[in-house]
Amino acid sequence: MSLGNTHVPDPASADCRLVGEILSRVGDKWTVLIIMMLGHGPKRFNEIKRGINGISQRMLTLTLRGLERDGIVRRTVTPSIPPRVDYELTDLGKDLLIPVAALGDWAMRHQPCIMAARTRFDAAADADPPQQKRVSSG
Amino acid sequence: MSLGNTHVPDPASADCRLVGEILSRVGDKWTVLIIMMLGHGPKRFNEIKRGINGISQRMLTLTLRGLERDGIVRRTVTPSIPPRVDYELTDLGKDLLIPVAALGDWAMRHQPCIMAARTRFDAAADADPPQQKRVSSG
DNA sequence: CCGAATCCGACTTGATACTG
DNA sequence: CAGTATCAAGTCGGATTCGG
Repeated sequence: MSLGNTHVPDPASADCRLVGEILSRVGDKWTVLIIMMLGHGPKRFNEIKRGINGISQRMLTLTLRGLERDGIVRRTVTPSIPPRVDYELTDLGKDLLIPVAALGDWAMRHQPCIMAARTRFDAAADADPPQQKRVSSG
Repeated sequence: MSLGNTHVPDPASADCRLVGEILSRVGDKWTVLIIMMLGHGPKRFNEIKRGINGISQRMLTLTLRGLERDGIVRRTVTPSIPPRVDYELTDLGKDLLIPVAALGDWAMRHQPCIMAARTRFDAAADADPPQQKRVSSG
């Protein structure tokens, strides 16, 4: 796939690829919600699940494991009956909370702006069809 | 979904849902790369494509359209032959560049840390299998 | 040179049932 | 309560092909 190019003219692509990797985790549908929820302190599995409520056990487990793997969250098992597992942010996770919160703040502040842009774009797309988009407009 | 809870202890879930929407766009594999590339000034279609080089026409077009729809980038068509289309960040896009750059900076700084955490996790998972993971260990 | 539409494969996601 | 395994569907993504 990458063969055929003998010169690699874009080293930025190589470095930014790693950034994109991390960003993909952040951009995950549930990751940020979990991180934000854990920002208030350690929580149990079902506690997180109830807090987000739209997530399935599978997705929660998967995301949590990925986060744990990346050193963002810490999993603490209490061998009791019933078993108890707490999740909390590591120092890395708490640090991540800063730029993520900044981005979240941006998103929240510009959310209506983006909504308006979408509406505008949608209206323009409907009024300015580059080709035959409307099969019955004549 | 939110029915069943009479007290709604976490309105953040409802609001953060919107944030997650935006974050999904940011977390898109190509979005950030494009935004960063456009941060250096307006560029043509194939110019972006060559810069990223791992992206297909479809993905570039799709991402660009999504960004345009959200009011992040601006598409300028020059009706010449051959046709020329330039893409540039809007004010919103330039503003987005700030938190995104912060996150990118975080990712770049902690990338080795995350890599190490993954290695650690992987090693631990291999040494500490919670159940029968190895079907042929006897 | 820009871009849209199509076909098809791969990964991701989700509901369920089972285990400890 | 916490977590896993399985099955089916949806979406994403890439290569190709055609039009302006």
